[in-house]
Amino acid sequence: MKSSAEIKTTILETAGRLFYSQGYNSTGINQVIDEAGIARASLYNHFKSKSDLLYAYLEELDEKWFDQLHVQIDKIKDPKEKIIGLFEFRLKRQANSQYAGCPFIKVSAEVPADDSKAFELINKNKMKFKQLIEQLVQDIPAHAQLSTAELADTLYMLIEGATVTAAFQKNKSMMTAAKSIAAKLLG
Amino acid sequence: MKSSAEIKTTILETAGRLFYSQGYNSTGINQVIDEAGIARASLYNHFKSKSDLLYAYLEELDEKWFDQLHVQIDKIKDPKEKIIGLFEFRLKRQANSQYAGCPFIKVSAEVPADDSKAFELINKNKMKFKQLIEQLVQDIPAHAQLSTAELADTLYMLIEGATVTAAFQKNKSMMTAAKSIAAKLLG
DNA sequence: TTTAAGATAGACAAGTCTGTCTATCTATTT
DNA sequence: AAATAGATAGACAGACTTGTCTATCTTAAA
Repeated sequence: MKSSAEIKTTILETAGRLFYSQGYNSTGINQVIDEAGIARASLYNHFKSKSDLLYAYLEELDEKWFDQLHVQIDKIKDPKEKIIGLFEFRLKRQANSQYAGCPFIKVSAEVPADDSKAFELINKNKMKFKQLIEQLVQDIPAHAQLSTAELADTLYMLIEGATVTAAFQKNKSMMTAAKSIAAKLLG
Repeated sequence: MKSSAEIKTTILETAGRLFYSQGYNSTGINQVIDEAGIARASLYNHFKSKSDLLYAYLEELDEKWFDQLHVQIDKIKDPKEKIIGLFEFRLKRQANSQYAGCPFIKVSAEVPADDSKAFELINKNKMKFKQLIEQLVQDIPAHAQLSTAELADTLYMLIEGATVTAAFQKNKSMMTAAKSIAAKLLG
């Protein structure tokens, strides 16, 4: 028998993998139980509903996501290169997932309009990412046409726009275009 | 009794409204039948499966979408203002749908990864939109940092990035920011 | 006027969904 | 050693899913 903590981890890993690759609505509790190899009651002991499992997934993903991002960019010193590293991080994630798209955006498109908790968690992740961009842009010298805040907004939207596009084009072309545009905007 | 053509129109209207507001996976054939007020066999007479109904919805939406866009921007003469009109078109659509997001992106996030037909239809719509931007940018005089193609890409990603963000923020702030950035980039 | 297409209502199959419940077993804590 | 927490398997309810089928009715064309 596995321990309580191990079970919770296994459930979250399995559910996260399935939610991302198949979609939240297309993934049934039964499949999570089967693939996690745990008992039905164990899942409902740790999570009171499927929605609760979704929220836990989003929270856990937020942590993991930034952890992995920092592993990639913390070693970079040059501020401009650090920002370019954000694009490379997304490029890497896309290739690894075979262009499954951003997991947060996917959930955003799937949950009903009144699931404010889901939208809050998604917004929290995205605004944290935007704030990181804003911080990094502070260290960049004056820009021709755009204010610092506008440059940060532009970089954020380049990344998000390229990510959704990659999700249906199933290739990296838009993100590499975004990256080279960013390099030019950063001067 | 309604005519065959009327029925098909009613089905598409009803399915489209429900697919967009509730999501494709969360909308059952039974609900479409009930709300359209038609017989079950009539639906399966016009569309051989739920997937087929989705494809017809995407094709019809593509037409309607560009029709509405052209109603808004064809009267504008100034090339820069025409491009700003694209942002205003999206702003209007978002407000009208209470920030339900882009219907194409929503489907892109919901369908299984092997539904290449859906991804093709979505890509067709988005690339047509991007090509329109590219045409409009041709008429804009030289830009400081970016090439014509890069400016078009940037505008496209600003709009798409702002749209997905609006879908979870449920407000227009990101799209208005994108619009004023676009105005600056256009000089 | 006969024929044929396509509308109608509704039963049905075979499966899925979420969440609850019982009953039993095991491991840890008191 | 007894008690408790939490694991297990699996039945179950009740609703929902897509797609097919029968049987009847209405309209339009031949």
